[in-house]
Amino acid sequence: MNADRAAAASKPIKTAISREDGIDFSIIELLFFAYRDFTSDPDQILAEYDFGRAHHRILHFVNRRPGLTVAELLDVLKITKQSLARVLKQLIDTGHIVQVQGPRDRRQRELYPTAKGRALALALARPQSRRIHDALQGAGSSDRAVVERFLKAMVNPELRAQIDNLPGNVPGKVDGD
Amino acid sequence: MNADRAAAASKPIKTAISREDGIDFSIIELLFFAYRDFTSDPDQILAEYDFGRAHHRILHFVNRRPGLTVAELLDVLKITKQSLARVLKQLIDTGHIVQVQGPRDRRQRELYPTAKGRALALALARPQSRRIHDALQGAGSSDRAVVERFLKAMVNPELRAQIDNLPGNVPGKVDGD
DNA sequence: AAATTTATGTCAATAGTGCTGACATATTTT
DNA sequence: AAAATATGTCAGCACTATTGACATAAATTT
Repeated sequence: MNADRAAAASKPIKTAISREDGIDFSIIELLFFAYRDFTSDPDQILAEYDFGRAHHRILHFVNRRPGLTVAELLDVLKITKQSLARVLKQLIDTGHIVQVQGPRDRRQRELYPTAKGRALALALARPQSRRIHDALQGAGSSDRAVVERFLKAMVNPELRAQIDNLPGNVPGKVDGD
Repeated sequence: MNADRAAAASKPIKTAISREDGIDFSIIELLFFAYRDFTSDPDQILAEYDFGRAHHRILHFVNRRPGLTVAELLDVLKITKQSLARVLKQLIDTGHIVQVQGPRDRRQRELYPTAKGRALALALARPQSRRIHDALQGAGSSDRAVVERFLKAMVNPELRAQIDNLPGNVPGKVDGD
C-alpha cells in the first residue's frame, strides 16, 4: 500500500474523539461558538461604515482609556505598529479619533475619541452588552462573579494587570455587589 | 471652526466611557482577552505545520463528528464552500483527513480523520483544555455548570441544537455531575 | 554639543482567511 | 429527459495581520 511515502493512504478513523484523553471539548467548542456570535453583532454595524473588527477594538480601547498613547494601544492589542497604522488613520480621517501631542513628551500622540467616536463605540457595545445581559438572565449575581473569574483566569497571568487598569475593573470588586 | 465639513476638528473627549449607558464593559473586554489567549496556544503548534486557525477548526469538527459531509461542515463553520476548499485540500494532501464517498448518496464526501489527523487534533486541544482546567481550579462543579450555561446562552438560539449534536454534549447534562 | 535611544509614521511585500461570482461534473430526484 | 443537489475549482477582491526597512522629531545619555 506504500503508506510510508505520502500519508495519503491512511485509514479513516470512524470513532468520534471524546473525553478520552481528558480533553474538555464542551467548553472548547462553547467558547468558539459563543465568541463567534458575540462578535457578529457589532460586525453588522461596522459593515455600514466599511470598518472591520480592528476598528472596533481600537475605538473601544481609546474610549475606555482616553489619552492613551500609540505605544500603549499597541501593547493592549498586541499587534504591530504597521497593523495599527492603517486602521487608526482611517478612524482619524473619519473624525472618530483625534490625536493630541503629549504634554510631557511631545513625541507621544495621545489618542482621544470625539463625540462621533464615542457614539459609535457605544453603538457597537450595546448589542454585545445586551447579549451578555440576556445570557445572565435568571442567573444570580454570584453566577456573574463566577463567569468573570473564569474569563479572567483564562487570560495569560502577565496580562491580567492590564485588565485591572481599565476603568471600573477594580481587581477584587465584582459588578453588582 | 468649520466643524460641519469634515468631522476632523472635533474636540477630544477626556472622560473614560464606563457603565454609564448600562454597557457591560468588564465582560466584553474579558471575552476579548480570554479568547485571544485561548487561541494563542494552538496557534503556536499550527505554525510549525504552516497551518492556521481554519485548519484547526476543520480538524476539530472532523474529529468530533467523523463522517460528516462537506455540506454539514460548512453549516457548522458558517463559511463558504470556497473558503473551506483551500484549507480542506491542504489537510487532505498532508494526510490528516481522508474523504470517503457517501454510501447512500455517492455525490457526498464523508470526511474522516486519519491517525495523523487525530493526533494533531488532540495536540491542539490539549493546551486549551489545560487552560480551561486551570481556570476552573478551585471552582466547584457548580461553577463549571454556570460557565457552560453562560457560554451556551451567548450562542444564537438557532445554533444551540448544533452544539447538542456533538458527542458528549447531552443537552441537560453537565460534565462533572 | 554630539550621539543614541525612543515614539511615531510610512513604504513595500507577504500571508491567512474570508468573500462573491461563475462555471464544471457527477449523481439523484422529479 | 430535465431539474435539482453535492461537490470542486478558477479568478478576483477585501481585511487583518505580519516582517523589514527607513524617516522624522524629540528626549536622553555621554
